[in-house]
Formats: sequence, structure tokens, C-alpha cells
Amino acid sequence: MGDELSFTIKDVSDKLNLSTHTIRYYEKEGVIPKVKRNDNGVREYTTTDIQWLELVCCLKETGMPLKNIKQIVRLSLVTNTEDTLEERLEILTNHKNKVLEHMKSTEKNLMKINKKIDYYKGNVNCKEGKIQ
Amino acid sequence: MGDELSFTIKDVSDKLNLSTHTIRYYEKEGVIPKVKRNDNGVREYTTTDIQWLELVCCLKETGMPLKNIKQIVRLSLVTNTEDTLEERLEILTNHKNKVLEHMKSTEKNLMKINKKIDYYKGNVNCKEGKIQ
DNA sequence: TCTTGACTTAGAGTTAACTCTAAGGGGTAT
DNA sequence: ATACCCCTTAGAGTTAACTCTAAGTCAAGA
Repeated sequence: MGDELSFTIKDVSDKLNLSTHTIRYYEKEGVIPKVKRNDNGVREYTTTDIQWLELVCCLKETGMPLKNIKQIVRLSLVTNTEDTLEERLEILTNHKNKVLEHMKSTEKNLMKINKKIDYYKGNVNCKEGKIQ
Repeated sequence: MGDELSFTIKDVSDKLNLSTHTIRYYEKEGVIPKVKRNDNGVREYTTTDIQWLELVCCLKETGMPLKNIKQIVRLSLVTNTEDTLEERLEILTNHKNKVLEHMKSTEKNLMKINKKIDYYKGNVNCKEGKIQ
């Protein structure tokens, strides 16, 4: 009890493949909660801090703007967290639906790209016909 | 012969859901080939022009930077188009592979998001336990 | 004829998300 | 003790992809 594991910003940077600049930027902007400092003012990341960052990466990689991620963080830090559960759930569910839609349209676009590739391949073999 | 269908920039804007600004910007930047003008200097889009724009949208929506799209256009406009087929094929195939990878990672991220949603839903029902 | 509205241009402004710089402090290896 | 590297901050700069503005031309409708 009390002696939790802690990590430097460099550790976290290496682990999550984010620059130290970006990690500090996220904290300054409220994309993740404030991180505890030691007596020298140096940030000491807990596993919870790292979990937050992992969530941020997951949402960011699926296209959620930082603005919305901030909103989730803000809602998670109120005194009575359960008051904001519904709202956070709505943000996440909306996002999930957007991701699903995006996957569908990506599949369609992929088919178009494949057609284009096949068209080019046809030209490579035949060396004739109209090319766009 | 000679009397091809042609469309105004407004027509194209409505059809493809791109602003007229954006369409002109694409032309200026070389993202699409130059469009023919009438005697008053007004752009008249052919179906081929529209097909180009549709390809651009497809590539853009799947995350290809305009820089690479320009490259494809440039390679399509050389005198001996078949000389550049292999290179265009490579750009498209690389892109296709990136899209496939991205889809895979999106699926993983979606699973994480679903877990988070389930976790929140559990909290909504139980109103107890640690919340992050 | 006058107005309206679409078109033209060059170029400035915006936004998100970093990315970097300058100026300085602290702890550790040689 | 000196060099080195990581840490800190505020704030400036960058990039991609638009997005808009100003100033002007042109043609069709009232």
C-alpha cells in the first residue's frame, strides 16, 4: 500500500510511442488528468495515468477529436462521477457508431481501389487501351 | 462526337459534396488535372473530370494525403502513360495495404471501446465500484 | 438598365494536432 | 567539478487541408 509503481515521461513515451512533448501537451490541454509530481516537480506516471493515455490513443486512432476526449476526461473528474456516466456513455456510443459507419464506407472505398488496381494490372499485361 | 456532356462547378459541388472552393483548390494544387474552360474562362467539367474527383474522394476518405494523390495525377498525365503504370500501381497497392492494416487496428480499438461501454453500462446499473 | 448571382483570381486566415525552441534547473557518471 | 542528459516552462512555429475574402467580370431576369 502506498508504494505504487511509477514511471517517468520517457518510460511512457517509449511504451506508448508518443513524444514527451505530446504527452505534456495532452496534460496541459486537459486531454488526460493532471499527473502527480515528485519533490523536484518531475512527473511520476502511475499505471492509471498510463491507462488514461491508452484510452486516449484508442479514441484518437479511431478518429475522435481531442475536444471530445477532453470532454470525457472532464466528466470523469467531477465529484460525483456517477452523475456523468450517462453522458460519457452517450459520447462513447456515438463514437462507436461513427467508427462502424466509417468502417463500412472504408470497405466500399477499398473495393473501388481494388478495381482501380485490377484496371492498372490489366494495362500492365496488355499494354493497350485507354488509361486514366 | 464532340458534344460531350459538361457540368458547372456548382453541379459538381452538389454531386460530390465538395465546396466549389475545394474543387478549385484541388485543381490549383494539381490534385486533379486542369479542367477545360469556355470562352468566358468558366470551367466546364466532363464526366472524366468528375471521375477524377471521385477517385480523389475515395483515396482521401481512406486517408491518402493529397501529396500522394497529386503524384498519381502527375504520373497519369505524362506522354507515355504506360511508362508510369508500374509506379502508380505501387502507390495504389501500398495504399491498399495501409487501409487493410488500418481496418485491422480499428477493429481492435473498437473492441476496446465496446469494453469501455460495457464497463460504463455495468456502473449505470450497479451504481457502485471504481470508475475511471 | 439595373440587379442578382455565379464565376474568376490571388492571397490571407483558420483549425487541429502537434512540434519545436529557448532558457533554465537537478541528479548522476567520470 | 564538470559534462551530460533529462526534466521544467511559456510560447512560437509547422503542417495539411481547407476556408474565406476582396476585387472584379459576365450574363440572364425584372
